[in-house]
Amino acid sequence: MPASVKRLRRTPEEARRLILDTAQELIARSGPEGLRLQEIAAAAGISHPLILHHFGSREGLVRALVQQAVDELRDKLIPAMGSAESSLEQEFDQVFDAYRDGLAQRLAWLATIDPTGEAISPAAVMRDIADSLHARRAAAAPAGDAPDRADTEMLVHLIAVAAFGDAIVGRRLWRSAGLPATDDTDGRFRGWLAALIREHSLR
Amino acid sequence: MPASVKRLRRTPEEARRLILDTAQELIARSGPEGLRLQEIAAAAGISHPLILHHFGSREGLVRALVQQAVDELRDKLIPAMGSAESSLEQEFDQVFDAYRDGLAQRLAWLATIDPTGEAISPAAVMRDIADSLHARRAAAAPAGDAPDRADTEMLVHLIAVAAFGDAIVGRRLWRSAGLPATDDTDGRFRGWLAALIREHSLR
DNA sequence: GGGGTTGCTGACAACAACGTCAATATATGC
DNA sequence: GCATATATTGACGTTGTTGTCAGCAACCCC
Repeated sequence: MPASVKRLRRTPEEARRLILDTAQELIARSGPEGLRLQEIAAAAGISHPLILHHFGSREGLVRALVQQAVDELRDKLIPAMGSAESSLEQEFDQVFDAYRDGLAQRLAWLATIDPTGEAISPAAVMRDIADSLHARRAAAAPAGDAPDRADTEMLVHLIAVAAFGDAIVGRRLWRSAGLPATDDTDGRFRGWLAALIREHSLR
Repeated sequence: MPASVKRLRRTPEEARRLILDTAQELIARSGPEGLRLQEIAAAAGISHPLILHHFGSREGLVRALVQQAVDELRDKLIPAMGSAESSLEQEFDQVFDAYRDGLAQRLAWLATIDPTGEAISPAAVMRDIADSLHARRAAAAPAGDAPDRADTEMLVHLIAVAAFGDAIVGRRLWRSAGLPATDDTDGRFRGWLAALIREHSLR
């Protein structure tokens, strides 16, 4: 009675997706420090040489992982900032939510792996977003009082770094400030920031 | 002719300091990924069991490392935010500079090691800073129009997360926005943010 | 200067991680 | 059906890293 082990055969795309998704879950949970091929394989229900087969090496997997993180950020941020009729508060929620599920952690990890930022950079995402927002601000502004382009760029930068920083150390800082680290506190900060921006935009 | 190897003998405090400083340099340069005892030992000119002797285990070293990062942040931030007569721009420079030399990277690393933030949290640093700033704002405000305490807390939080995020992904984002990743751009952002805050404070 | 304390080291042990390889199972094309 | 291609796996090799241990050397105290 040869056990004739059943073996699942995926398409290469399916396999890569399965491996990437599993790895991301592990990173979001316990950080990139303990990212071991065997651990990923066990969690995905496969053997670890399969990862090597599809990504060549551990480094190949890491590259794919950070590339996917960058793509994911772009795909979430552009629609979040681009919708013309949504309220500022709604957009903020989308931007801040974009970093959830460990995306900010993965990007921070990328930053430690590639400190100079030469290897992988998010294309011209920020420029696209600034373009979109600037067009909206120009359209909304009273005639003859178009906002400065540089002002919009600074604004986009502020939102991006604040949302990123908040995702990583926000909860810790709230505790350190003596405030509860809850969704409510997070939401109040977003609302406060939205008000600050609006107040600035309307000058 | 027994070689009679000269051997340097430090006080425990000196040895711990040497090890911690060396480890921090390596982290700032190549990230916490490659933090190996042998590597630290080689860079410090000691043998790797000495690290284990002073810190018990690798994990003990990591704990000391992140604890020192938190202490360092506190020691830099409190005087930066506390000085009563300095200008807002000067304070901003101090806050943003505080994250330099890899301090932000170390804190980000801490965040990935300890995602919940239960293990180590920066005491009540943020509360102290908020207290100090709130007192100044209240004194500077026109009589009968004292700023909201919650508003000050949000302000402190914004500055903290923005400076942190800027330290880690700022340069990358500037490139992505098509702007030069230079000190000048960094400085202009700080100035813009300071103006935004001032405009808000004076309402 | 003798003895004790302890910072310090070299060599070794144990283990885990990545990567290789031959073999196997499954799908596809003929 | 049969052959080919390749996704998949178990077993193994190699390398590197943490941790242990016995011994050495520097400083302190009497």
